[in-house]
Amino acid sequence: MHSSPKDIEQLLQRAHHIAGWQLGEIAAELGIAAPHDLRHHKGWVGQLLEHWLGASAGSRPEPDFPHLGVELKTVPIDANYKPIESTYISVCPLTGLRGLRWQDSAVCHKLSHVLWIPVQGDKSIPVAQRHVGMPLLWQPTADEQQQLQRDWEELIEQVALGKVESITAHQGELLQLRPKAANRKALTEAIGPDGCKINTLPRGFYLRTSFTKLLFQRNFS
DNA sequence: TGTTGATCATGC
DNA sequence: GCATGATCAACA
Repeated sequence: MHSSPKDIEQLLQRAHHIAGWQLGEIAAELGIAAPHDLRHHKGWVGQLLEHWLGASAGSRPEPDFPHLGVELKTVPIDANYKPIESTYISVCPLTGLRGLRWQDSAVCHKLSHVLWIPVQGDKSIPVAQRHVGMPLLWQPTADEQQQLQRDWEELIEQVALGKVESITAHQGELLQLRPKAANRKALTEAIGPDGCKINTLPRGFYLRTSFTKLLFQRNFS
């Protein structure tokens, strides 16, 4: 399966097909090797499943399945099916924020329709032997949508007011804003406290682990 | 032991 | 550097 799925049904079918498989089996089907650990291959699992499911390659700011409007997210889980990491959503724009509305934001678009695929994340299990879980096609409820919008607006407002460097990951109920960079030296332009331009670490929006935990609890138990 | 801030790989 | 895919690892 490398071609783009023709509809959501086919996408779900492919996802269900590999539920219960080990990552090494999928890798073998695709003719690629599994790394021994993810320390130097942090995005490997996500990219493996992208390939298998036929997601469009590339690093464009688009959904993984543009024609379906569906975003793919793989989530590491523990033995109880609980997510053990936060989920990266998108970069946060740090300039040109005037008039930017939630409805037009990347976060809103990406989270409007998500295919979640849980994968065992216990570091004691060799990567190739980790099992893929049941897929979950999700759309935020009205309540979730509202809370996401509140978080986003609160964070974006502070960025627009030049307070990006005083935002911590403690802020936000569902979303959080955290560094998203190659390292401490990768800087980008932002608005400073006095309204002048400053250089700061690029930031990204993440979904809290506590939220995906609830999400999986609701749907897998 | 859960979270936050930092980091790794890749393509362009 | 930016955007994709994320997980690591130090600290509270």
